[in-house]
Amino acid sequence: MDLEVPARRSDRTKAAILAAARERFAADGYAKATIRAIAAQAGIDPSMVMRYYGSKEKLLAAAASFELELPDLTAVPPSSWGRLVAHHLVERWERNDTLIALLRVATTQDFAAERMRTIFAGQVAPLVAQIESDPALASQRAGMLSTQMLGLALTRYVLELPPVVALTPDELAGWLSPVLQHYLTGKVSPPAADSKE
Amino acid sequence: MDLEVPARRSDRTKAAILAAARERFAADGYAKATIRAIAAQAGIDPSMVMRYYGSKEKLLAAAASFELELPDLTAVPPSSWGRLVAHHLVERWERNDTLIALLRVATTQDFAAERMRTIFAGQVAPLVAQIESDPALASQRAGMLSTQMLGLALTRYVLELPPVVALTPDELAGWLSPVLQHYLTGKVSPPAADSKE
DNA sequence: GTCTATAATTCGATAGAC
DNA sequence: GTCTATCGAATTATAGAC
Repeated sequence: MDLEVPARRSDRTKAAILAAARERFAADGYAKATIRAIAAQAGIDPSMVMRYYGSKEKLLAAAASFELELPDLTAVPPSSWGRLVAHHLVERWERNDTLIALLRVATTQDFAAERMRTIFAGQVAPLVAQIESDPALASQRAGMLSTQMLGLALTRYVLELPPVVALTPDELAGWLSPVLQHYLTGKVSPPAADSKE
Repeated sequence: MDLEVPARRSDRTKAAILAAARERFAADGYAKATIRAIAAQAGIDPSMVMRYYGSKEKLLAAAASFELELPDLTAVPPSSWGRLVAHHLVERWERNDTLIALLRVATTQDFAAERMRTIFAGQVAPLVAQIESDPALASQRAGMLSTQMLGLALTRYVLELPPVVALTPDELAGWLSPVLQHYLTGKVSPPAADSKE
């Protein structure tokens, strides 16, 4: 009947476009990553990008689908939660073009920032929900975890601050573990009950 | 002799341009914050921006000069260093258009990222140098401090993650104090001496 | 000092030949 | 499926009138 696999050629072209888009968005941000530049890197014609993805915004949406893939905390004792998440981040995020692309674009394009909010709400909140029953406190834990996780990605992979780039993965995990442990299980300090300042 | 104050009118115009530039860069990033939009917000003609600042890049350089103004740690006991820096950040950074503008632009423009690296190297490193004599360890402390400081600014003011935006300044300071204390004075954990994994 | 007009590019997107 | 040609819009920056 000849119902064979559809258009292997175009599938390869589409994959090449996606890979090139991730690299250009990650390196240049949204405005400077032109369709022409993405097509050139993929070795195809710019019109192919429009044909397969319709618009630049839809291309980004297809290229920047990102899963944090956070670990299961219920499998290990509470005392090692911070270290588990820290090692996971350092290993999973190291030079991840999809994350960097989404982060860079999210600082200037509202729809990408919205996607980032959705990703963190949908993936960090469930992680915390595994171990924190109080909803208000769970929200705070998830928020503070996000500040440290994204602060690491920003300074190490986007801004490339020299002291942050210089850290080895093991050193990073060593510094992060107690901090993430604090955000996951620590109690918030009382707001300094000084009467004057 | 009539050597009076020079051109008060143009000084006011220049200041209005700078304020408008900070707002537009902070809200839209570099590419979308056009000279036309900045001039419109300042209530003047776009050509005035070019006349006074020469180019868009020079305008950003003039608008995004930022001082972290970190506190003096030698004035208080070591046990309160974390809390001192945390409260300083929360108070000094809240809705600071200059910081947000520089952060947003730095993710896409190399010269702005370079300025960010210079600012943190020139202002965070001296803070740590007050209290840490080992240069290698001081660099690590400064790097980790930067990840948390900029991670807060990114998630609260740029990406506006709901759980981070919802935190009150006092709650923020409560969570951050022990973390900053750890980065300033804590010892790095040994790298989990498991032989396997 | 201020504004109009426009030069010189560059981009996303489209139409249509092959 | 692929590519050429180009449209229409937007931008920075400049030249020059008033």
